[in-house]
Amino acid sequence: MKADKISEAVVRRLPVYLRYLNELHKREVTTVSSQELGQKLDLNPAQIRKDLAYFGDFGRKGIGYDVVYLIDKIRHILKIDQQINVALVGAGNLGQALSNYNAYLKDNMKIVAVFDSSPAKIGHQINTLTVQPMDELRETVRQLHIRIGIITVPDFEAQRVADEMIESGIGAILNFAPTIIKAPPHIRIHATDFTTDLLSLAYYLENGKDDNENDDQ
Amino acid sequence: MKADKISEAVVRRLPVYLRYLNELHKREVTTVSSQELGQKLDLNPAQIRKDLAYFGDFGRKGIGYDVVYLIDKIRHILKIDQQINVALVGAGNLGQALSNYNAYLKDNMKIVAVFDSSPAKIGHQINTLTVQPMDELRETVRQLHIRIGIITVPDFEAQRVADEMIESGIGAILNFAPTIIKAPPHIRIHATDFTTDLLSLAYYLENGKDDNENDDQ
DNA sequence: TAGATTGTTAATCGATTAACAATC
DNA sequence: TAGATTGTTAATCGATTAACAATC
Repeated sequence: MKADKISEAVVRRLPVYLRYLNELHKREVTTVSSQELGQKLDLNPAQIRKDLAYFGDFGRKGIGYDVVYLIDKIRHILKIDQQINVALVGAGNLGQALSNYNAYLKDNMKIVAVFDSSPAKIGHQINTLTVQPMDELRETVRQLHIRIGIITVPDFEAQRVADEMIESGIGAILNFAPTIIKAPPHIRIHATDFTTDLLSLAYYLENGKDDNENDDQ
Repeated sequence: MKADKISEAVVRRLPVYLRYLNELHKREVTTVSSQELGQKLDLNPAQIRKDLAYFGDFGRKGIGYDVVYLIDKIRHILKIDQQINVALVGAGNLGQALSNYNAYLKDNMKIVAVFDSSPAKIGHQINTLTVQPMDELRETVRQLHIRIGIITVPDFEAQRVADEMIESGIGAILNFAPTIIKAPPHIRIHATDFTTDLLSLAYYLENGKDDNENDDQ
């Protein structure tokens, strides 16, 4: 296939494929079919084939996909065949927790700097990193070629931090604060909100004991 | 409108509406239009009206929506007009960070118990909660009427923990481990995966310096 | 050759957006 | 009455799934 603009849904599945492919590789499996991938990842095999076909002909008819080859291809598509440096702003509990994921992010992504605006936090050590003051953001982003920012500050600070990140030249932001961040269209923003996730789960609970509803199941 | 089955996309927007409505209420705003909501939340006003109309006629033509009334309605729809108790399994950094969100979850959702399988963690204090051993899960779920579980254990333990939660009578799970959890269809599982979010962001970076691609923009 | 599995087209399904009559 | 805004239908858009020829 090739070309066409790729939908966000497709892009978000690529890391999921990659994760399972890495696991297969570790288990020394060399080949995998869309059928098996689909079963393991709860996805339709046709969808997986279509997703991959957007980027090239990676499989072999009658055989399936070569695990190592596909890993390489997906890493290239995601642009993680080069190291991508990440800055995290907000050295609270969540920020500290995420810093520990560096080990998981072995795929050439790395949190290389942590910032906070609170004097109480500055200078503290988080793993191998020292919490830096916000006014060093710009210079550090430049020096370390940081391209992605993670926001783990309280909601009322999130927009300001995003603005500073963008000012500093960061190209994409992962926002954990429960607020909608506005940014120019060339800056990519993904939001992930724990409270929203949790509240929406409640909707699907079957009705509790003290209950006399019967509208939606 | 009423009836029809409600799509997941709609349900996931309800907590977003609720969050902003709460903010409006705090600012003593009494009425809001779908237009203003849409602008603030980066959503299409028609979509907002349609979302809400699935559940009833909450607005007034020519006027908009009454903030307090709509808050009440959404809380009822999400079933958080009763308190919903939550258990968290995995008292690592992420688990501890999430426990601190109790303050944010004022909408009648509360993490009321924390578990871990590691003897080193059991007995530790996290805010007001004491980390309990896994074999107390079942009994605690029953006693405290816990209905939602949060999984913050390493990936290789996630499926087992989910199974135990389901065994214990938990009806919905929020999974932070980077693995696909299998469960019977009546158990709702939402996944939220930091590494997947971050890797997919890289795709959208404009091409870096050392680069000679020009296929996708 | 027979069996398996891809890449791709066509069919289906679902979600978003536009438009507008109803009405406050 | 004039202006604003809902609720809802119809139009559009996009994503998923089924089906199958191509081929390893």
